Amino acid sequence: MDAAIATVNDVGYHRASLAQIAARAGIAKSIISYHFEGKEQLLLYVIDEVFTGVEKVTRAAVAAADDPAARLAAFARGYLTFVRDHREEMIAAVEIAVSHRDVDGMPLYLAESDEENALLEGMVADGIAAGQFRQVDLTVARTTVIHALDGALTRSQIDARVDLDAYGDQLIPMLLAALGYRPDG
Amino acid sequence: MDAAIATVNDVGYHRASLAQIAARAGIAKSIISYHFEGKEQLLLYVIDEVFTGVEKVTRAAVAAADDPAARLAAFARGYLTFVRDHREEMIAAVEIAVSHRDVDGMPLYLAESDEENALLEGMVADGIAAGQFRQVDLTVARTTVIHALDGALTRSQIDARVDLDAYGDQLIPMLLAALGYRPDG
DNA sequence: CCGAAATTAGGCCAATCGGTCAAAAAGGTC
DNA sequence: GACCTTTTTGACCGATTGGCCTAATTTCGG
Repeated sequence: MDAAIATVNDVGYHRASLAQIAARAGIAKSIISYHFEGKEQLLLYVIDEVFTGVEKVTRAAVAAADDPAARLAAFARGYLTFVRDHREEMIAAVEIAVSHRDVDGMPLYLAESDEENALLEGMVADGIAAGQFRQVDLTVARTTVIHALDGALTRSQIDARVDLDAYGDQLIPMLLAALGYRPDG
Repeated sequence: MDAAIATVNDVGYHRASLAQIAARAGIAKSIISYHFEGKEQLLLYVIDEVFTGVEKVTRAAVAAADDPAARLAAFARGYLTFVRDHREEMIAAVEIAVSHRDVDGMPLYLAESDEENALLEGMVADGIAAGQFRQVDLTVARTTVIHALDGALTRSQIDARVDLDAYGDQLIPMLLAALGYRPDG
């Protein structure tokens, strides 16, 4: 699996062949077929592991905060922390999610996570109800937050030296401001 | 080229073979090799055309606005208008940019456009100097704006019925607020 | 109307793909 | 050490890839 992640990050999804992955791992490629149902399952398993991890971290961070704005900030911070600590895995997972197509040609990244959407929209809706946020469109707000965080990952991908903590220090106030944040309105 | 765009959007970049594209266009695949240097050049040409188009539209919109905040808003509006009017092309171009790798395995979308970066950072910097924006990090601001706009494209990709004008009505104030916008401060 | 040039068609190629298979190797248990 | 299961191997498969080549066709200036 480490070899799969490294290979995907090195040559991209569609050139990450069983032969390449096996060569990098120093094994015969039939081993992959033996332990996994196939190349697809292997890469989907990578996605599953990584996204489960980021979900766990963000959910825990959100749960520890006590008002909507703090929860949103915690979500963003948790996400960025996870990217900082699991950079390669995240890059590979996103690459797979973006490149993988099911039999109908449907990309995986368009199949949004209902749980994540609900979590984010819930925070925004709660913030609006509590008077912390402006009356923003929930879908636009959620999409923008996620894509803004994805921007941090892309930055980190372009330049591995990027300080994601400092990035968060800049981004999180921007996100709160975007939602019209006023403390305890 | 229309067939290439349609094929990429239908089955994705790495399954958009010469055979598929030719079949969709109703021609022999050798025609593609005759008129283009190869499959790569064809798809890169698609990217070039589309991104040149969006750059033209956004630059014109920006030039017509007269203060930094208005320019940023015009940039976003121009981008969203282009997406609205050239949805398929934009989706295909982004798919290609994300999926294409050069010989070193370097993804195309990581090779940022210096002109676009300079344009965006210039607007933000001018806005800060004019007192319209808060003292935000230029790189974070630029990255966030672009990714927020990309979020609109993704939304449109998930649901073609999304009203991108209305999306802009929601998103643009959010972006300005994220930058700490105060009119003519 | 013709001949050269441009274009199209379709067969063909080596390379690579994901995956299978029989057999060898390794591991574990009496 | 014998025996059985699990794991690993490398050869091999049909399918598909991007691209090449030759021949047929179309286009078009003179």
